[in-house]
Amino acid sequence: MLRKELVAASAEPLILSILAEGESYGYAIIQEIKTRSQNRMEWTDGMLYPVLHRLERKGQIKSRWVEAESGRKRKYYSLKQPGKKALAEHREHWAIVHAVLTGFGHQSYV
Amino acid sequence: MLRKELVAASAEPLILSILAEGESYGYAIIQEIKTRSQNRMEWTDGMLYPVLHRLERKGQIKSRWVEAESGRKRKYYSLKQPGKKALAEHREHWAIVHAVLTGFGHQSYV
DNA sequence: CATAATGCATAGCATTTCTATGTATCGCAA
DNA sequence: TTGCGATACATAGAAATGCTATGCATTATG
Repeated sequence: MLRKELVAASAEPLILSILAEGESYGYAIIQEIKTRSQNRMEWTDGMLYPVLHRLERKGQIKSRWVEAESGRKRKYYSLKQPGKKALAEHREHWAIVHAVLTGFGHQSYV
Repeated sequence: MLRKELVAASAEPLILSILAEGESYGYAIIQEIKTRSQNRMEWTDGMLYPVLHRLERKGQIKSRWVEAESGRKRKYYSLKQPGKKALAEHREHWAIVHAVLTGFGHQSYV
């Protein structure tokens, strides 16, 4: 399993990148993270929801309640424009750090 | 400048990767980070030393005092075997997150 | 001789993380 | 029909962490 500092640091960009592919809801996002990381990241719901709420408070994502055919209610989240921008910025920053860590810092990162 | 969660999460691997190229001391490490990141990461000494101490406490690096020709005393740090191992692990984990964030999680990360 | 740069160290405040807990519905098997 | 596991959202507050602010000391420079 991944180091927890990494999990924390990647939380927001990861959620944004999932929502960039279409709206989704809490439970499904947790499973998507597990799938994408090939079981190397495992989030609890208690870790996810606060991040979702924070992102919404910051205006990067928005939510709406949807009743599934099953009758169960789900809160679907989707990206807002500032969220797309934030995601792009996150990816750029990660690329820089990744380059510094792996490339020995002697090439251009652009 | 980079987001601070990222700076924090990359602290240990970054220091280890610098020391992997040879022993160094606090002040020089701070400058090396600045250089490598092309001024996009700027560490204060107050951020660095605690990390250095922590890494030493964990047995990943070791230190020795050296008197420079100038007469100034410097504490040189170098990698120990567990530190090399930790660095390799860090790099692996970063690669995974990087892949999940950029590659949409549909390819192999190995 | 004053200031900037070099050099190390740490207390403790501020912030953040995330565990533990609560609530509720649905599907299924015993 | 009842009990359990999976689904689904939410939050308080303990625990851990980051890093600013501060302290001290030496050397180079103007």
